[in-house]
Amino acid sequence: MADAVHTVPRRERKKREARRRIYDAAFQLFVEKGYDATTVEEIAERADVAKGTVFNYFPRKTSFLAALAEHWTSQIEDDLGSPDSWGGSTREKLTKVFRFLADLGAQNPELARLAFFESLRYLHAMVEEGRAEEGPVRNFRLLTRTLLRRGQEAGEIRSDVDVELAASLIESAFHRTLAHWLATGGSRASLHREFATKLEIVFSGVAKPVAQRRRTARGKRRG
Amino acid sequence: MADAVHTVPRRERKKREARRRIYDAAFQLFVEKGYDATTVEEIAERADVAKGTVFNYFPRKTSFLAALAEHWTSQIEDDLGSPDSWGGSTREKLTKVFRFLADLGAQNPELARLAFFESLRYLHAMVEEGRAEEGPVRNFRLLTRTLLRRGQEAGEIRSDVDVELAASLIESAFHRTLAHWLATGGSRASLHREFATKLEIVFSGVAKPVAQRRRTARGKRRG
DNA sequence: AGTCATTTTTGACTACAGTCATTATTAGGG
DNA sequence: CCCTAATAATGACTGTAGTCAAAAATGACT
Repeated sequence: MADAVHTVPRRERKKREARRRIYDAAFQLFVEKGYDATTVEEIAERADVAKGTVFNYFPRKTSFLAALAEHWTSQIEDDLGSPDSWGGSTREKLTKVFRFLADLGAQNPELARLAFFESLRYLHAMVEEGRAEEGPVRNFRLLTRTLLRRGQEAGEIRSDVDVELAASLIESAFHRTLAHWLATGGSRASLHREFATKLEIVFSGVAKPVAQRRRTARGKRRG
Repeated sequence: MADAVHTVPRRERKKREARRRIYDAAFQLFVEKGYDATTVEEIAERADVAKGTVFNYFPRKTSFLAALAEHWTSQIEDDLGSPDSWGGSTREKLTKVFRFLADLGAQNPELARLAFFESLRYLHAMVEEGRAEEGPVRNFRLLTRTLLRRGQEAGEIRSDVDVELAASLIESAFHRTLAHWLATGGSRASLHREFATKLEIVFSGVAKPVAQRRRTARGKRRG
């Protein structure tokens, strides 16, 4: 066969297949009986490999959650395309990203909750081994940062704001909103509304403009 | 002895002492050899109780971290007194709280990192058993919310902002800033600066005011 | 002091994540 | 086809968090 050259070599192929089988088995079980109640041996069993093999592919049980978070963030680009092609204001673009991820999470709250807490913990684990700032969290912040930078270039956003920090702020708001929603339950609409409100704050600030302050402090001027 | 009546009964006293001994033993060891490297048996050993007893007081190993976070947040009121007596603008008050907690955390970064991640996970764990929103996170947000409400009353903050959500936003910014700093290291000054900048964004917003937008879009006016 | 119900302590035991020395598979060169 | 080195799979084994039935301590009451 001519395409044997083009094809990924068998070893590589088998590895990918095995990884896939293990990943699928794991999430089937997580959905069926929950993350904690699922043992690594069961995962191995269903994927038809030995326990040790599971650990060859996913060195910790939590690696499954990290993989899920990674998968989700990679979906943003795959499904939504390049941000440049989206159109709309910066705020609308940020909302779009949020909704996309939020809806992914809402599909399986338990896993989403775990994956989100895990992606946070991730930051922490990464540090321990010296390679901070890897993984899904970074990808997401990169996107946020890019959107803000574009907004600055378009003159929608003050040029003196530190894009890095603004991105971090928005990202943490996103995270917290989703975490809170996943924890307490509620309608999807309320989730969207909550994030929209926070975004409104980030854009407009909570401080009363000076003109209005005078009005409040001294009484109305000019109506 | 007359004060036997006033005194806490022996059983209660012994319980508190035991809890204290265990708590102290645990943190001595955490500081000496790190959280993960410390086993519950060692804690029991040093506190001179059996392993089971440790679990009577701290049902999970992570409960120690939750207790630490709780201890820290309770210190805010103890050391700083009632917020009403502080003086200064709302922004200054928020900065004060942040610095206080940040400095506590900076004293032992490893524990702080763990405790913060734990206090997040806390929210999650609480949900599982039906009693969401307990613990240190709630206390902290309560304080933030109170400060913002006062700011609204004083006319420093727009009356149309949702205090609950603004508090959540600030709190998540606080958390993330500290987590990031604990993870990457850096000077205390950089930590303070980073949070100050985020607070500035929350107060003033990132959006370019309409007046300035015109200036940018059409060329400078007056200079 | 003696009885007894209640609370607390205890450590043997279980369950499970994660390790690692051993065994099996694969690819490539002769 | 055989030999060898590199790579991957395996499952017995280890360490530790967390459980729980039994034992000990406590204090209220007689």
